[in-house]
Amino acid sequence: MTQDLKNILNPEQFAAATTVEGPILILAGAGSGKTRVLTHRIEYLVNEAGIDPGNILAVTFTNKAAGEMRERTVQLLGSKAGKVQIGTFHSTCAMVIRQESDSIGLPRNFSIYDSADQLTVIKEVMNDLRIDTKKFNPRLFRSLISRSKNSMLGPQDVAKQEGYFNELAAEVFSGYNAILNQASALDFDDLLLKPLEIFANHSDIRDKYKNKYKYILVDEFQDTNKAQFEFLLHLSGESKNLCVVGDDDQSIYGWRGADISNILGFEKYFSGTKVYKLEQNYRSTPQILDAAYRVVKNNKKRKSKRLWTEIKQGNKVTLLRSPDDRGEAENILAYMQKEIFEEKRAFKDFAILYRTNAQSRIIEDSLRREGIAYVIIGGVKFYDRKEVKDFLSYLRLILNQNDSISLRRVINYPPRGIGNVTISKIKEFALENKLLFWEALDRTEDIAVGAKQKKVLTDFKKLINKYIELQKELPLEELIRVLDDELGFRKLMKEEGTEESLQRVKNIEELFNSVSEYCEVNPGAGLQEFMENVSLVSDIDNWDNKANAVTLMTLHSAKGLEFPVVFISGCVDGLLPLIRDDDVNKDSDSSEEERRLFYVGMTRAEQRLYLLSSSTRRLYKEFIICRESPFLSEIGEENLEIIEPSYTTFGELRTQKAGTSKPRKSRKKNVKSPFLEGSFVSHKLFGKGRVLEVTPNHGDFKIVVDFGEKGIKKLLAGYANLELLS
DNA sequence: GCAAGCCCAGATAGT
DNA sequence: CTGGGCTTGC
Repeated sequence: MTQDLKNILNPEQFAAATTVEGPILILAGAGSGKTRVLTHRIEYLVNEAGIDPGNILAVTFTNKAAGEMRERTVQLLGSKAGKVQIGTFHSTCAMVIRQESDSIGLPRNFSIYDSADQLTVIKEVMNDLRIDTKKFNPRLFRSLISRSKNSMLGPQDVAKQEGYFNELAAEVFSGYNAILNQASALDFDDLLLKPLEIFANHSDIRDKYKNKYKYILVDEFQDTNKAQFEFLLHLSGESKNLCVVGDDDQSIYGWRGADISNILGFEKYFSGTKVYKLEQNYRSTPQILDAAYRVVKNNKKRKSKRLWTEIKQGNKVTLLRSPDDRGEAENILAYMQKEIFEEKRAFKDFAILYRTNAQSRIIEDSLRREGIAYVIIGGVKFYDRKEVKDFLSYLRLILNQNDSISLRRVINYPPRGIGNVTISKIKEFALENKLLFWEALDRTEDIAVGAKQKKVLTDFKKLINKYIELQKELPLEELIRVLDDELGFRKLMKEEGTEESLQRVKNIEELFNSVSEYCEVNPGAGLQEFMENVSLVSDIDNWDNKANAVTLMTLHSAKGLEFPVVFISGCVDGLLPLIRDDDVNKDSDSSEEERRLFYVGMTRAEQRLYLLSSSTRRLYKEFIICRESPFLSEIGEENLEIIEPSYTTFGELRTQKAGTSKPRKSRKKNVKSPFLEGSFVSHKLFGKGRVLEVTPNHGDFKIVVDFGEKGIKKLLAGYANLELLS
């Protein structure tokens, strides 16, 4: 096997995969085959070093990465792979909590609160504390709480900080914790913290896990935060058999508390660390690698390294300039069609990346108009849709009656005549008598609510109690159907009959499908496991990369993925790097992170990379003038081809759109160019010029024009509005 | 208590 | 332009 591995892996990869003991740092650049190293390392540990697969823990950041690792491990190890624990930090921690919750007095059926739930809780705390939600944006508190938790700081630490805001924040923070505590709920950050609490207070439990996971592998180590690092420290124990893989150039989660010093200081922290650098890239052309390197090398805080490739051929990176963001979308379409036509590419070969989800809309419009299949990742998540959340809140309540947030969400949905007044009365009563909201529902006789409300509340409680019992007997799939029938969820929506409500019915049905699917894959799993899965699974995990569709996603989501052709839209100052007027961290650290983000995007491309910039964009309702992203000028000229806007003003663009806003199924084909080499043309912006070159460009023509003093420009004839002079 | 309608603020990234 | 929060009139 060792010989086989030597053939499969390059020398550095081989060394990294076959070093068994001690701390190991693998600095794996983009496209350097790190997943391959990790999976072959697992194979080597089991098949060569004789390590029990049950003693191996592999941690990733996304379920998708975990799934891929699982798949490849199964290929290499067969049935033995099942014993290897592979999961995300969050799912691994959730597993530990579920198994050990008793030790910290947390019920096993705890709820997991997402960021919307967090906001609900924070608003409630702010109301209780009489803090005006208009003066202080609840989101500010949310991000402060999250950042604090990721750095293992509590309300008392925040209170120590100077300033009125921190004073308030500390109060909100502790009120927030109290509500979650009472609700037996954990937020995402708690999932990472609770195991630390368990380990710190119960060394026997810690030793149990430490002895189980003797060999630990960590993917995307550059994105770990303090809590995650502590988790690894607890488990790796004295043997320090901790193998981490990462790339400081791809650290893009600083805002989530990721601490880049975890990777930069790893060697210092663990003496005797063996370091392996993987610098051979198996993904991209030399031009793409060169362009990406010229950008990222401007960062001060990075380990020196440079990717290289054996690939020889390739094209320059192309910068497509447009007058506005719609022009960017048009350019994407035009060049996509060119790639399909000239390079025989399929839709699934393309990815369109952007900095913020809001940028997707305008691109989607263009794709839809042309009938191009696309999938969009991120944005509003399936499980975040209102109707889906309403339904899931019932399930959460059936599971955990302490969960007052879910309880209040459904107590009047479908409408039963329970309004804010009634809810406030119950809440007050519960507070006075030190009861849970749920317990207070039994005492309607003692609460000053109307007779009708009393009956409704009693009935509601009976209903939930019935399902608490049913849950024990009925399989999950049946339970939700019975619940839907009784509540009349779908029935009500169907009766509404609007297109919107029919879509909601579809979403509910989609939820049923996902329950069925989950039950099939995880036989014997209960409601708690399903809900945990719902909380921790994201859109990208379900992304089907085999479907023939263009993929749209943020630069963040794209990490770890690769595509033959990549478009990065919105390469303008303000988006890349992203600047917000209230930006508190306008420091160099955050601008270096933006550069890394751009670098991550560039290195997703295998063969072709298109960068798009525009001189104006729409924000809300106004147009803003943009300058090009400063990162573009870092690329240099050698490996960058610049194509100028082919039309110049909004006016022209609008006129053009007006005539073609209908679906253009029949695209212009085999048209002869009116422009020939040597003919003279006039352009609105560049003036008079001479045509140097004409090349067909999927139903259009790319022409190169010498505009004398204005330079040589590449234009698309169909959009350029050129006037033929001779 | 509730639905309709108005007003205003607002959006970084995601487990 | 959208969606949450608040007022208003039933």
